[in-house]
Amino acid sequence: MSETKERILAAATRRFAHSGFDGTSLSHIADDVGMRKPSLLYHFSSKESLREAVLTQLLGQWQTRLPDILARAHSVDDRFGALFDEVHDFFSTDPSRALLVMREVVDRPAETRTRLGDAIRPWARIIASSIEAERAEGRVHRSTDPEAYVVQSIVMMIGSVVAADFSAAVFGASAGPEWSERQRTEARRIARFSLFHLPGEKHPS
Amino acid sequence: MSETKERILAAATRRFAHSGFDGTSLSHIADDVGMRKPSLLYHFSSKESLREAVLTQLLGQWQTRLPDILARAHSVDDRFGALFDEVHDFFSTDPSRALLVMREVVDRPAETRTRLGDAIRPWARIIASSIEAERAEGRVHRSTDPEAYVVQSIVMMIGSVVAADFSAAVFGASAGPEWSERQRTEARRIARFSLFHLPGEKHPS
DNA sequence: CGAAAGATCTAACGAATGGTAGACAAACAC
DNA sequence: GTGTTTGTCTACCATTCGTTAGATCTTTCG
Repeated sequence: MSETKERILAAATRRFAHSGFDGTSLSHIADDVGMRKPSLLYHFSSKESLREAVLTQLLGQWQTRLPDILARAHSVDDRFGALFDEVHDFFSTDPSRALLVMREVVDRPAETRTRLGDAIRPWARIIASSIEAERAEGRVHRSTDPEAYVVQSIVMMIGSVVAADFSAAVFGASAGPEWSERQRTEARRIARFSLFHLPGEKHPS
Repeated sequence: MSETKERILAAATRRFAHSGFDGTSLSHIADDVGMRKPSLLYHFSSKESLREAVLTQLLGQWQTRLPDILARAHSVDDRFGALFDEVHDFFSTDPSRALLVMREVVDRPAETRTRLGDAIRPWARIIASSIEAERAEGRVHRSTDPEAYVVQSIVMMIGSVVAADFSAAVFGASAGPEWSERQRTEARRIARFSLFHLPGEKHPS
């Protein structure tokens, strides 16, 4: 892909994530890149094809990164922690990704269901059946619904990115990175405690 | 408020939630109500004032319903369950509410932070300090961050509504109400298990 | 050099948008 | 009955949007 196309794609991603597809005009994107509207349409034949390209790139990053993550960790506990942190990092290092996913889900439910569904299904199944195995062996709470749990974890990871600033407004005075970290830590804790039996966590004396 | 204004407000709420503010034109709303654009602008002076009215009505419903919910339950465990179910019901019985909140948060972060923040702060503080008290007495996990937990719970309740159809696409064949219920139950379980010490939940034999 | 291909530009088009002006009708007030 | 308020309408305006046409500049390549 030419460097110009990449810069257009980056600008479009930022704009779509920040202002939404309908709230972004091609002129805005063109301005960001430093060119005029028709020049942009030389590289992407239509606004809709730009959306397609943005989404394809996002899912592509996802698809190439996840096998690495799943392969890296080995022990059950480490795999859980590593998985959570890496997925969370994927969204938090570039919040545009989280915003884009959220927007696509609410803006075009039907198309996104199949598109995102296909991208996530393979490894979502792996994780869910892995949890199911742990559940059968008693290391995971009996009442866990592994599939629903996986989906809910995704919701938390994406949501916590968006909710960080918001929680600062509700509880804190300043909005610094402190809250982002607190929100991430708590999400991680919730995901862990609600899944595993944790014999070490007893009543404090 | 006149019946006509209410019908306009209802149509606008549905449209804004479903297609977004930028993706909705005044003509669409007018068509839904069965009138022409200028007639609509007779009741609401501008599109922006319509957004305001929609948001005000949503927060108003919230504000009148929550005191009831908080007052209804008494025991700690019942209060938790009742609170979760009622808040979840608030969003799931009319998914437009969940979508609207999500959209406002991502579309206008700055304005929404203060607006939603002010609406939620009072009872969010109450619940957080209530959790903090339970934590001090050892009925809640030591490592819990009550404030972050409250925010994360809101994320889960809103997110699970939107994610129900989506989880059906990932795991299931059909998209019926079954998944909506599974997602809700699991969200409730996650919220509960990650918060309380649950002595009854031990390894199955 | 000179032709071809690649990339950007200006100009404009048709459609849609939010909003306004003003006519018109029904209900109400006195 | 007459004037006023309330509500809806048609017609229109200015602007913005996505997109196209075609001229112009740049780079590649023989």
